[in-house]
Amino acid sequence: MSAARQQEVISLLKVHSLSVTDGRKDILLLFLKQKGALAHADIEKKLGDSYDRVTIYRTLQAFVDKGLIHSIPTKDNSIRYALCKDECASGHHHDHHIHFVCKTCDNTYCLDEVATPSVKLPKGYTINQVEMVVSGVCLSCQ
Amino acid sequence: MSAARQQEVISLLKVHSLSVTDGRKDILLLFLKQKGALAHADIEKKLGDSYDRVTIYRTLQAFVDKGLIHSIPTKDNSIRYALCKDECASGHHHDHHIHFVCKTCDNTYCLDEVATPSVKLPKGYTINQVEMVVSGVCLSCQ
DNA sequence: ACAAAAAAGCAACACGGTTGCAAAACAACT
DNA sequence: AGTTGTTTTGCAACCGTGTTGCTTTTTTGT
Repeated sequence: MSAARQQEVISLLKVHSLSVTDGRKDILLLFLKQKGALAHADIEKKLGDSYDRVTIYRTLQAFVDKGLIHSIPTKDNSIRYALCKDECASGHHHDHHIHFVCKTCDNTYCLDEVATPSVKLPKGYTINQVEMVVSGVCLSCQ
Repeated sequence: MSAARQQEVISLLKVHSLSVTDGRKDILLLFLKQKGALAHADIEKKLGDSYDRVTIYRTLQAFVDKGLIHSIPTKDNSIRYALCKDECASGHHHDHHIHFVCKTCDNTYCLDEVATPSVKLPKGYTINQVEMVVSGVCLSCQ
């Protein structure tokens, strides 16, 4: 890992008031290197057994709490995470973008350019949050 | 259960080419009585221990396969199911409606009246399916 | 360099869901 | 109705995902 990269990771952690540990650096680095979303299992696989399962879970939880990554709902039941854009404050996520799941490569991408369309509900419903997941075939798999 | 209801349940099963058993009748009845979606756990709770866990899983799977119910993605990871409208053919679901999760009562509803808005993706993406889950406060919880 | 605070590792557990197999129930046909 | 072949059930065991409690190790901040 280049020294610049190293610095980037460390400062990202500090900005989000997370203490800097080896595990957190490695995991954050994975997210920076990867365009798509990552599930716990992906991380465990990529890191080998450098870290305990539980450490990875807790790291992901900490990242979510501090607004560094956000979770993405999936059909299969495992939680996937992706990096937040800068606007996500600590404990206050607002990802108004669409998530795209490729049926071929099974990767999940955040389509930051595409805003979730507004939706009109019948009278009496209060909208709090809208999640939109589109599945199909991604750019690289066409 | 009224005789009419009984007949309705049996014919629904037969129409979807499912053999008629006590478990299937009871579980289907739950869906007919309930407006919201049901998770495996809900069904297990409502039926007591009349049926084995596995039977319930397999029944739900059979219902999904035959186009009687559809699954709904949730944030917490457990799968919820709701009755399909008539248009759902066997093994060929097309639920173009929005799902609404109430933060207060934690129920999930299919808003059949509300179509999922169309979404425009960047060039190169093929859209296959769109899932939209809105969370907030429902009619009865206002 | 040190004390206080936070994170890592470990073991054990909870939950949701699946699989293989034998026993029971169902469907269909005479 | 009785018989037979097929489907479903129940049971036990298993797997994957995620959590909790506790002790040891690492970070942090002075």
